[in-house]
Amino acid sequence: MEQLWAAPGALTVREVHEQLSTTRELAYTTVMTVLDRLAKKKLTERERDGKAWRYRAAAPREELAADLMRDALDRAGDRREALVRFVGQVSDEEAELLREALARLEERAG
Amino acid sequence: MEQLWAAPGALTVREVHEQLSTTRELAYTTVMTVLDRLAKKKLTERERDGKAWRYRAAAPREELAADLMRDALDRAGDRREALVRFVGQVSDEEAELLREALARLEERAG
DNA sequence: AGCCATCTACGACATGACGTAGTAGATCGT
DNA sequence: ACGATCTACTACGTCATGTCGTAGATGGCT
Repeated sequence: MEQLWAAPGALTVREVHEQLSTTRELAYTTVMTVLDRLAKKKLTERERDGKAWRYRAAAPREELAADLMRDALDRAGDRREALVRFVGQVSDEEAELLREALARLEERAG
Repeated sequence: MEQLWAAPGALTVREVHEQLSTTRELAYTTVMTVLDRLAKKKLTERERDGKAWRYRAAAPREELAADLMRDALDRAGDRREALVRFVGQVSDEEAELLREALARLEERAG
């Protein structure tokens, strides 16, 4: 479903459908329904373009991922423990990215 | 469903059911089914105790949360970007916990 | 003005997860 | 051997998701 986000920009149903047609057989209406449902869930925004709608991702993939991470953290009892376990799971490279992100945060927020 | 994990330890269906009965009306078989499904999903382990099964959480709540965070991160296109957004969302306190966790990781791993 | 292509809205169906529960049969103690 | 207890299996409603069709609105072209 979310692979529609691979191709960024504001696209019409037709355009998305054509994109996807190169790899999968999908009915035009299928794409429409999915896009429509995403819009209802506020995951996409849409604007008129003639008689058609033009869809745009409301937030980039990375923002969704961050939201999901937050949700997961919120459902952990002990945040400290959850965070410790989380950093214990990430790769060295990811840990480094995390440090950078935290450092940047500190700079900005003082 | 997961609130069964509030009460830790290795419990029988009956014990869990009695625990829950203090707050909610649930059929005995309901608790059983849930526990059984959790076991099938490897979220609980169980061992015989007479004719009954005794269930134990396979991993603490915090581990599950960490797993979910990992999953979310894996589904982000650009990890760096996702992590930046994630740390941008957490509270100051959580950011501090993250720093601590990373520091501890560094110590241990060199 | 009218027709045809295009697009949307809405409904429909399958599948799978989840919460809830009942029935049937195994098991254990007395 | 009988009753209480426990499990296994099945079932049903709901919700998300992936798939698609039909009917009706819309807009351009002649």
